[in-house]
Amino acid sequence: MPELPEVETARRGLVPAMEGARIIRVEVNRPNLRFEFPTDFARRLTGCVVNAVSRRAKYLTLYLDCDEVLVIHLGMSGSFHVERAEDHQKPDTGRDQNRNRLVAHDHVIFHLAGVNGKYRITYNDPRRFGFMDLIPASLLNDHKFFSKLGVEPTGNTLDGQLLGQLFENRKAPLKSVLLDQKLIAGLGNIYVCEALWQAGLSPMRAANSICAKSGKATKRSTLLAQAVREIIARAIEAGGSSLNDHRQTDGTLGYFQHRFNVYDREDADCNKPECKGKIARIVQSGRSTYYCPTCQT
DNA sequence: AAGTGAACCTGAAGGC
DNA sequence: TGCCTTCAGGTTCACT
Repeated sequence: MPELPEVETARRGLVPAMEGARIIRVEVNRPNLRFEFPTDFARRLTGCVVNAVSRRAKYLTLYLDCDEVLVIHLGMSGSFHVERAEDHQKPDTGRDQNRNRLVAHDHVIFHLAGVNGKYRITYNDPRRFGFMDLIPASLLNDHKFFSKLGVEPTGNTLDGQLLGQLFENRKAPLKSVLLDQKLIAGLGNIYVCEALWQAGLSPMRAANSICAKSGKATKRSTLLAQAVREIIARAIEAGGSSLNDHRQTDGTLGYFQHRFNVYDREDADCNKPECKGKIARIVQSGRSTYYCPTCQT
């Protein structure tokens, strides 16, 4: 589920329930996710006010008034469900009555109270590749999770010149290099495939083949940087993708998947006007790549 | 150093 | 119906 746009969508769903609210109680239903929960996790959170719900790459960073930051990664299958505490005391009105009781893989439940009312926020994660940690705010940027992260693909920072510089010494295929969080932080398998399609670049092409020796932007590096920024921006605007089970925090589905041009479209016709190609699937570094062999060169 | 593949874990989907 | 295999949005570790 979660690449950067899905994490950003989750963040936006958490803001109204969490920002400025106090954590009243935390239920932790197992000793670990991908990693063990930090020592006294629930106790350290209880009583804290959430000052800000932020995001860096695919990490959610919840700044608490105790000067610690609750860091959350959604892994492959993590998601949040937000509901007003009042709602689940009245089963008749609940849109999702199953949530009134514990369902499988509801690993952490946060209870908060703020000016907007009381909320129950459930973290569900079947595969348990996600994790949570508490890190002092002053140490956050130097922490191993964050110190090596590359540039955000949002905003205008990522342009053709920067992309060219990042890829200068990389001979690996564009597909794998775009997934390297140390260079660009937040891209995942879906949006890399989509961006390469939009830029008309083959996923097998060596990353440094789109660079100029001068270090300046090339036509290809500019196209790719633009494509990455646009795909991410559009996906955020659409509320993320919904493969199988991704839901926004209010339970509705994101709809960016209706706009996939290559991902999960093996054998389908290429959507590029005047291209007669069919989408192919190959495996690169153990992951599926979807692309059009006809128009991506 | 850079690059690749396996591992972590569960569930869904497809083949027989 | 059930059993088996394959695959999935991410990251890290071990190896060449």
